[in-house]
Amino acid sequence: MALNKKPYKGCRDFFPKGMRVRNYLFHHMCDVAEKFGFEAYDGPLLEEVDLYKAKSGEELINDQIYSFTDRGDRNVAIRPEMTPTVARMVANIHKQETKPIRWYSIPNLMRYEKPQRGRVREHWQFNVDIFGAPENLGELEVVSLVIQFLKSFGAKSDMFAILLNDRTLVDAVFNDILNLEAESALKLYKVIDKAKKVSPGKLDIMIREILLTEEQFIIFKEYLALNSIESLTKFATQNNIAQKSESFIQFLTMCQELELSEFIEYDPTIVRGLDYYTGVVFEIFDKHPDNNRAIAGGGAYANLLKIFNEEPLGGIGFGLGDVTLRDFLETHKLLPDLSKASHDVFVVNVEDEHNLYNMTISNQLRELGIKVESHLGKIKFNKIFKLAQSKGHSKILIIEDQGDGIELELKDLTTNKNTKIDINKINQIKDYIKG
RNA sequence: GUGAUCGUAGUUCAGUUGGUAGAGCACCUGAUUGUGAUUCAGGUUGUCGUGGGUUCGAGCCCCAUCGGUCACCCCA
Repeated sequence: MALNKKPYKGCRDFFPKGMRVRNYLFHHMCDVAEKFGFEAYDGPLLEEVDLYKAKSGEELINDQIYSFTDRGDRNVAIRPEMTPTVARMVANIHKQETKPIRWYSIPNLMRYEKPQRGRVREHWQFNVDIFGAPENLGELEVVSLVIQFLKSFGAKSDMFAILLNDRTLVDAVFNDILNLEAESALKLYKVIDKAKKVSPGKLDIMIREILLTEEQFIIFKEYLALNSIESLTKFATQNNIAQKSESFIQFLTMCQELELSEFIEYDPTIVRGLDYYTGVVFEIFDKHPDNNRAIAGGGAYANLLKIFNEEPLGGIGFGLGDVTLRDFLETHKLLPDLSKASHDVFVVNVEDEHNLYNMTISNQLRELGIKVESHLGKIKFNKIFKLAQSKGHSKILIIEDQGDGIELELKDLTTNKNTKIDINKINQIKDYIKG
């Protein structure tokens, strides 16, 4: 029986064309991370399921994780996210490490999802985390980094927005103002998440199912309508949670001072699904209607190291997916043309007797640091240009012999120049190629 | 998991009220052309997603199933 040629559902083969795009994205990731002084790390593809059970949240564990029992009866999972791994790694070494710890990685992650636009089962995620940074400064650094990152592709503030909120603030609203039981609070979290997605009438019904008094209802609606530092400050003062919102308001103010205002927005409906977030949370949205999905998301987690029985060490980080990033760049036309490979020169011969000479001269050119594609075997003259073009070569070195010895000719397809090359002076090719 | 939609050569697709499959591109061979994509001649490829059913006859109609895409959910 014939086997399936396609990759497993929701997974991708990276053919050279796709790989060029992936490498392009990865280079930008490494580049910006290193500009901010972050260091690369990586962890294992498999982790014990318990690592995620501790703090990642129900949906991820119950519906999305790829898990199995290994030969030693251990319950293991293919990593669905990177934060627990980095927390585990940091828990091992944080005591002897100077703070803040700035790390990044680009892991391949898997989740059992139903594939559709912007979502697959395996993706590569740019992960950036800081541990042990002073209050708000780590947050600012991470937000600055992601803005720089998107700007490095040419993205402008009309293309994306960073929507921010703070879980401390949400918890204060729930506990101090609304006096909710834990169970009701959990339900209201879900409602917050839906606030922008359902009709206002339906939203009101959902809220009233949880908030029984009219007073609670009005305050909660007031909360959902907040959209600026000013309105938030006023709301916090009026409801006696000024102290608990102080840090977040300060953070928003600092963003303004750093001139990040055009990219950021306070959004009371951002709460995020992962359980470990405790402070600032954010999601980056593409403003283009075709990409109705977050490009990146992240937040601050104060207590993740506790699950390893370690002293709390605050962390903040985000994940940014290669699929959503690519959709973003493509729809905003920010990707360069990567449809062709880039080599310096294409070396061809039109007679079989020069096959070996082609290899000899190609090797000599490589010694000079030139990227050479040597066509293996002779090629018909009238196919040379067509083939070179389809492969994306702009410079061709043609080997021929018209009866009085080998001749070399360098053809530049962009300038339309022909240059005879002395076979004893192939060094000069380097000058023609490298400019 | 729920819903919508699609499934025909390597690829993009066409295939009229059901009458046992076609085009462009790509690819291969040969001839011609000797310096920017020429031209000519010839050639290869399909269990029409799969399995049933209706019919004298199914790519087309019906049922099931699988797969892709999109939306819900959730988020990278």
